[in-house]
Amino acid sequence: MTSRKPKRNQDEWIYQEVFDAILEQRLAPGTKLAEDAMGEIFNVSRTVIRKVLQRLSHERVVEIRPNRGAVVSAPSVDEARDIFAARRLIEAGITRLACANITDESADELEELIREEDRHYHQGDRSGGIRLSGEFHMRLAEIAGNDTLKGYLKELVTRTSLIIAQYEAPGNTICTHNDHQELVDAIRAGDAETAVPLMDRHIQACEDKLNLDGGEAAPDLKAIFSRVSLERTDAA
Amino acid sequence: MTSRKPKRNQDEWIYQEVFDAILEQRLAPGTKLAEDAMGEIFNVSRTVIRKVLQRLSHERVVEIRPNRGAVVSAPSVDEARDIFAARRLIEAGITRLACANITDESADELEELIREEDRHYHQGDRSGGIRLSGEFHMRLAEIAGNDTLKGYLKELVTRTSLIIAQYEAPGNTICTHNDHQELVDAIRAGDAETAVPLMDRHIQACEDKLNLDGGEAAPDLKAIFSRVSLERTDAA
DNA sequence: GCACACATGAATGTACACAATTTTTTTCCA
DNA sequence: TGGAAAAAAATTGTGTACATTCATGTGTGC
Repeated sequence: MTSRKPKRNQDEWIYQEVFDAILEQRLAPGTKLAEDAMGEIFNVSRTVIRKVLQRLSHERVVEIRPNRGAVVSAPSVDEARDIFAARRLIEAGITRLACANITDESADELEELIREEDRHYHQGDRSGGIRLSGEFHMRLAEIAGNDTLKGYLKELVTRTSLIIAQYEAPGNTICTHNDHQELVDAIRAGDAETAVPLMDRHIQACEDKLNLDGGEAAPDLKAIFSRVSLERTDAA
Repeated sequence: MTSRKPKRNQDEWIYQEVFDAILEQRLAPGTKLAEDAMGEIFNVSRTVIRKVLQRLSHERVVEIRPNRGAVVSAPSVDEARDIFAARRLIEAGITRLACANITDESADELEELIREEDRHYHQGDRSGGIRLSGEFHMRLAEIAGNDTLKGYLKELVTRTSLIIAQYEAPGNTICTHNDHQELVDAIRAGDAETAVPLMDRHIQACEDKLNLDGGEAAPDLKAIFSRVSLERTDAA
């Protein structure tokens, strides 16, 4: 029952389905996205699937390897650090703009998002919590009013979700929710000099909770086994 | 004589051709890019052209209107301001990183780029000058070493070129070349506190030289005439 | 038994044909 | 003659067939 949507905006619909699945971590990094299989799932031809995959690839959410198909991106440690650095920079700018444009009304909406996020987390709905946390940051970008920066942030939020899926240290919740509340307080007051450092530290804290020093995700298999075989060769 | 490249990397080649043509302002904003025509020009099927157009569309360099084809993007005044604001933010970050990573060798390369840029401008090669100026900023991003920010800057540089094509005030050269030299001096010294404001003012100067207050590019025709007809209706 | 070469299968890359939509031209009526 | 409706042409959207490439499995020679 794939609920046949009207033929209009098929791509958009399929794109959203795949995008959400990745954002909510139902599709793990490295998962292969074969064109035939996806076409069968969504009842469209490979043509449409290819279009969706290319779009996701431009957003760096999936990786298309020539002649070898598409997989969900698996950011390396270096990429992860680049992404967090970019987020600190861009969210600092967004926060500054938001402080200039904030109204009581939009500040209230932000607080509503925070409450909803808490609700999901307390109900054990991790996926929903991650999504809502991202929506908080996106709403801030909307308040800032710069569409270009908003587009970049959307990409960064999604890729951050991929990074968390790969490098989350076991038994750690990632985002401290109090951060968001303090942030709104400062932004509501239009106090950029307080809000910007808060945002910077918030994202830094996110990064610090991850296990980015430990080891790579997939490629370390190769490294591990090559070392093992070397040791055995030495012993023999 | 379309110099048949090997079948490998056809997209990449065609993408570069179109991209360069837009960057060097040989394709004006608003120009229609029909699939059949482009396919004939490059001797490939529409399939390949569509792939290229979709990529350019995601980079906001062309706009794809559903069922109505692709045109070279024509940024509005609001978009233009957003893009300059984003550039100030991102290039500030890049400049700071470059100050930390600079070596004498890469600083020398930057100065070589400046000289080449000057050479082109003095020979009256405007297109080449614009391209070289963009390459200077891109090289800085490479030195900074953050691939994500580099990708964003590439987009912003191209879109800036589109903005200049639309809103350049007549008889004004856009980029002051001395700016670039002062910038390299500060970066070579690793002096971020000097370099970052220099970069910020450099981009601000670029924006200020444009005619962003005057009027929109194409749509104002519509607005003007609709107002005129209203007035005439009142008068009659 | 091991390494290299070859054959097979599955998946992606491209071209083309047809369907759906938009734009232009033609036609008809007031 | 002007304008609106309808027909025609042109353009984009989608499905499908075929070409090409890569990965895996098999066989042969040493």
